[in-house]
Amino acid sequence: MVRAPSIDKNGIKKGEWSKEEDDKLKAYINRYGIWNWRQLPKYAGLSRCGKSCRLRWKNYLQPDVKRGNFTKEEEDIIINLHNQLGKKWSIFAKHLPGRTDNEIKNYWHTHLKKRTQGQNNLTPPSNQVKAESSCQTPQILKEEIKREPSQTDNNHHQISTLGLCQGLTSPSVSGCSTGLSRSYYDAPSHQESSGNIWNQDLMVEDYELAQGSSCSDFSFSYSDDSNMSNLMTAGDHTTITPTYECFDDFWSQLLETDYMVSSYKHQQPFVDPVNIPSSPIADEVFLWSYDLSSDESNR
DNA sequence: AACCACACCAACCGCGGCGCA
DNA sequence: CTGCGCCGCGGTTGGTGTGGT
Repeated sequence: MVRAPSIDKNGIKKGEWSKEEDDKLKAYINRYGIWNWRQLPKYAGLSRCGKSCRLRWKNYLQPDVKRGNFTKEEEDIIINLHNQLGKKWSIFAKHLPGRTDNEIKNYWHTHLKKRTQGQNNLTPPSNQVKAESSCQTPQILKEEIKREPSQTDNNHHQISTLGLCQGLTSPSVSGCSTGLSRSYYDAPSHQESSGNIWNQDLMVEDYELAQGSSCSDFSFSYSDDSNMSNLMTAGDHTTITPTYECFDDFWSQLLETDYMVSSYKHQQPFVDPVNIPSSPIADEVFLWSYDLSSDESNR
């Protein structure tokens, strides 16, 4: 029920995601977090655009995505919010834990639209009509937007990848979700963070979370060997070999901080090498969407 | 069994907003 | 102020499933 896989002129794959691609994406995000959607597929060994990866993760692979039929309560919430806000699917999703905006949108178009259309013909929701006709933002929407999940909104439960990463020490600040893309520069300091993932062994769970295939039958090859080779020579203390034929070779090795640093060096002018910290930068790069309440409960 | 029309939904696309230099 | 890069949102597409004839 999905688009057939195809490859565009730039070599970017489109269409249906294979299980292997899912595994790679999940394993990569589990290990490194989301630091830049555009760069991520390259380092995860995926021939996909960042947008596609983001969408796949958000709508399908994210651990707390709820599948299955909508409950009556969920339907009511959607209908009520739609009456109040119009087509603000992303806001709806915040009110329906585990549901994605895309899923809600699809459900609306396939199930609820007709149902509510019949009702609306009788009694159109006054505030929606007003908002749509005047192109003004309803007050409730303004308030909703005001409370948008700013990265410092400690009460907002961000979608958390923390659960994937049992061995890690929690960051000391509230979570960043979408802001991760600019994390290298914007990264808050995590002085209290003691875990340095770049020097940790890959946990078995990291791979198991990617589900299914064992390491032995997982074929992993880096997407851009030349790029990788340059990357290898850019770092001062890189210990990684330039080719990766097996999942184990890439994901399970000890990761040296310099690997990431050198990757940044390679990504000029993404980062000014002069400003690259000599100490491990894992904490800055490895920002998680983070649910403070779960953190509190863990303390 | 074969065909058709519609339903469903994952994925794509374009645009706007935001942050940074 | 402006341009650029990136992300998220909402609209749309297109392939598959399913039920009816």
